[in-house]
Amino acid sequence: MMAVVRKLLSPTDFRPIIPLVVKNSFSCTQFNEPFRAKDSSGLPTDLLRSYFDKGSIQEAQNLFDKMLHRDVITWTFMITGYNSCNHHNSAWTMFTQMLRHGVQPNAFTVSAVLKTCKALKALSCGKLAHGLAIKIGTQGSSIYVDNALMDMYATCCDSMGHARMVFEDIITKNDVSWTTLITGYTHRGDAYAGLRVFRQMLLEEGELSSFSFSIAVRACASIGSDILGKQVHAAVINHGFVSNLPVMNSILDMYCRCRCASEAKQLFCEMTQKDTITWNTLIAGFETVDFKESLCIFSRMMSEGFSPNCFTFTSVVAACANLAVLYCGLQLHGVIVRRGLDNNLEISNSLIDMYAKCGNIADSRKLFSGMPCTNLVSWTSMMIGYGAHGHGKEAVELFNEMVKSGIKPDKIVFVAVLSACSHAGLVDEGLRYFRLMTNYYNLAPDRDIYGCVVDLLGRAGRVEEAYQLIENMPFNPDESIWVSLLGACKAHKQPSMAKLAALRVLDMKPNKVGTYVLLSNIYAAEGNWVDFAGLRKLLRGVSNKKDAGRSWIELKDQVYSFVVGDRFVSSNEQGCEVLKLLIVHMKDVGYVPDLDCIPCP
DNA sequence: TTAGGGTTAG
Repeated sequence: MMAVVRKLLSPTDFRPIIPLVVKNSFSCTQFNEPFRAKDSSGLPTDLLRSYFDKGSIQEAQNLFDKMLHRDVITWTFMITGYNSCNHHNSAWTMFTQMLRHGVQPNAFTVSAVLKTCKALKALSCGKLAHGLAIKIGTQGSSIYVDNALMDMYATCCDSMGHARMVFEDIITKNDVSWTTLITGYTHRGDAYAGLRVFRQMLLEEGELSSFSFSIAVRACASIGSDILGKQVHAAVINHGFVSNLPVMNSILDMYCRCRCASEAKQLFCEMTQKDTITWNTLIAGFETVDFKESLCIFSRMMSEGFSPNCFTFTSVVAACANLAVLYCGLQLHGVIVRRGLDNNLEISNSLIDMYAKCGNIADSRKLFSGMPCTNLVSWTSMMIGYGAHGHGKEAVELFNEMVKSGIKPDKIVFVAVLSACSHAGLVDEGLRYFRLMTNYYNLAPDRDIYGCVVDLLGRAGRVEEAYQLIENMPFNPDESIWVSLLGACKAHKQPSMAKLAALRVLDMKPNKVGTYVLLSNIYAAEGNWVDFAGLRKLLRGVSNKKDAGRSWIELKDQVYSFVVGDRFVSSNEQGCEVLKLLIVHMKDVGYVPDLDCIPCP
């Protein structure tokens, strides 16, 4: 049999796929004598496990190196241990060494090494392990191997075909088999297929577990379907899983992602058991719909004695960014530093965004420059900050620096750099990046990218080019693209194109008051009083009035929000003074009010 | 000695 295995797994099979890291130079301070591990039920394997549990990988390797007799259990322990510490390259190395030492793997080994392949997303290695499983007769006889195989194929393949085939061949499926298949579909973005499998599982009275309910709820959340989510929630209640905290946390998350705020709050109040994840889920959920509420929940979390973690801080810092409350953000930054979380990558990224959105771009840059390590999100956040502050040149420089540092750009970073170019009038630079994206990085521009380029051309007055781009783009333009063109036509006084864009906007959003006003002004300017009157008549019938533009000022620990003619201005002395200063400053720098969109009395 | 699930950033 071993000859067959060796033939199947020749050394050349391993060489190019995964780098082999052989550790053979460890010093062993704890043990002076080599260990004899003829049977592996005793001390050495227990010690191996405890070392890996503690994360003392080197000690585990030292101990293993000292063992004179290593059997399949010992080798498998090492593979499993390396997997548990996320040292998957080392786990694979152990596996190859094991085969070279002539040790025959068993079902435990195969399922462990399949987990390694899954983590490394190494399909070729996984196929080798599959071949081995067939040769030694573990596929079809070990449910652990079958399930691990399915999981490996679901993770590493472009489609679910192989995973599905393994699943269909399993005669007695258990709860893990079902969950693995549902997870496979859901994690690759095919939540409906995952839910179909979940339904099939219920119909066939498959073994139920909290895992399968959690992933089914996740599938509903990923497609934003609270209708399906409520059905799964009902099934959770019917099958008695309401006392399972991970399941309830996932239901809470589903309601938040489906924007069912009242259902989320009700469930949260009804939950008798809560952990940090429960609070974090609610805080992150409200962070996208009600920033202020998100901060209030955070405050409650603290007062009820729960300790916030990096997930919590990332969400509340984002809430401060969206509220533009610098004072609050600064306080949080202080807490983050005091708790020693200031080197956390995700928190740092959210702080960069917060400082930029609160108007303090210098502190964003200071924080970014001081980060011990950065990722694509860090660079993108900084570029978006620069773009929003009108520093297009800095954003472009940062993009080039990022590429030099070896980070590969994605679509979002191109949105950031194109938007920065657009606001800074760097048209040719922006177009160069548009070409770079498609020609060099092979990234297909999506609707957002086209929107940026339309904006880039339009702001620079190249309205006809912008229109041609809209006409030739491979998507149906949405309302925002026509609004962008309309803004450009208005700024560069292109009435005929503006008329076309305005009519397109009204086709899609018939209640946009601003568009009616703008279009009627164009008619007035060309003396077309018939259409002007008709439009004004239509405007009176538009029920959905435009929301008044809202501004806010942060004074001490309070945020004052106000609209035109609001009583805030006259009732708040300090606020009034700030506004007076602002008006003087605006006039000093030459601001002339644009009254084009003010309706005639 | 083995397999599957829940919360973060642009």
